[in-house]
Amino acid sequence: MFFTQDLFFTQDTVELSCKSEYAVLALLELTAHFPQGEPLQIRQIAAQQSIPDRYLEQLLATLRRGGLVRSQRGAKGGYFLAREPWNITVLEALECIEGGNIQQTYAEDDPKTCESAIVREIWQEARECANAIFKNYTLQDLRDLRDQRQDVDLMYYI
Amino acid sequence: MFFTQDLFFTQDTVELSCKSEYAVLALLELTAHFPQGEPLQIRQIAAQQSIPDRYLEQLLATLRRGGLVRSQRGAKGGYFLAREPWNITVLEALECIEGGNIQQTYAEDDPKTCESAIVREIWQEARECANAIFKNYTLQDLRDLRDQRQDVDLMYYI
DNA sequence: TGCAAACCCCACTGGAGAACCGGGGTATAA
DNA sequence: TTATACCCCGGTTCTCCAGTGGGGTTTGCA
Repeated sequence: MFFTQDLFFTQDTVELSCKSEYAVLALLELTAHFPQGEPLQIRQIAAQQSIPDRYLEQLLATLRRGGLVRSQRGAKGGYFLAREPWNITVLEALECIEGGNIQQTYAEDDPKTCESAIVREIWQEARECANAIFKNYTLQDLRDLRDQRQDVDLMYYI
Repeated sequence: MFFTQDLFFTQDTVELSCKSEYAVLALLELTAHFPQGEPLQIRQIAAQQSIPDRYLEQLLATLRRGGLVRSQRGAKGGYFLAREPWNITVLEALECIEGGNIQQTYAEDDPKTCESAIVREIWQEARECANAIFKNYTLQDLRDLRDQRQDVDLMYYI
């Protein structure tokens, strides 16, 4: 068993749920397909990213209700991005997909003690810090990153 | 219904579980009591911070196994900090209390696609960012913050 | 020595959310 | 008209959180 130095800094407070990962991956597929202007079907996205299609369906519905994607029903239907991929941040995707239960967490009981208030401020600070990261990446950025990496892989391959 | 600008930036990816909050609050009580060198009982901590005592018991057991607190059994027993409060960071507390199920999340299936890998790197970046915040605060820092605020409250009161 | 205070350990419950699966309904292109 | 693909609703299994409860062990003290 070997542990590299990098791996020591592991998962803690910021966790990537399957849900969020699926959603962002789906959005990235739509980003790749965005220039064509044709709809992309759930099945195709699901196949490309190995996501259970019936589950992905729900996530896309959430993204649609959140105004991030548009859908077209009927035969030859599917999904588009609702906006340009350079105008959609990862943070927006997260707020949309994970935001269902904010209301409850939000209307949390107010801090009882002074210490409690301070602890929550620290968390707020950490939140804002993490969210700043997510806000800095647009779908287009991620797509570009992927394309770059693809090129590098190709170079090594050749 | 009014929403201030500040409140709009709400809970997302970094969430404060009850568990973690309780643990840090308990550690802060122990910090306040640290100079005396006497043990502090679960009941007292629970009363001060309005934490269910039977639940707090479990959290303190976890903190003990994680080496953050020491315990003394028997009558007149209780808990101490295992180290000086300026040598214990909030991050350590979190890793200890929330770290029970890292193994599974850790041994997560490796990313299937190139996109998946990129997404996880973004999350890793956000994690490191949030963790940096948590690492910057020691228990003593929080305690000092609290004392400062107490003073300010007193000033306004007088 | 006995007793009570306090920690220690294990197990259980209720509720919430994650990650699905399935069925039936509806719009739409060919 | 029909096949395609989205739409909506509900159920299932699993895990974790938050909290409760019972019984055991160590220890200070009378």
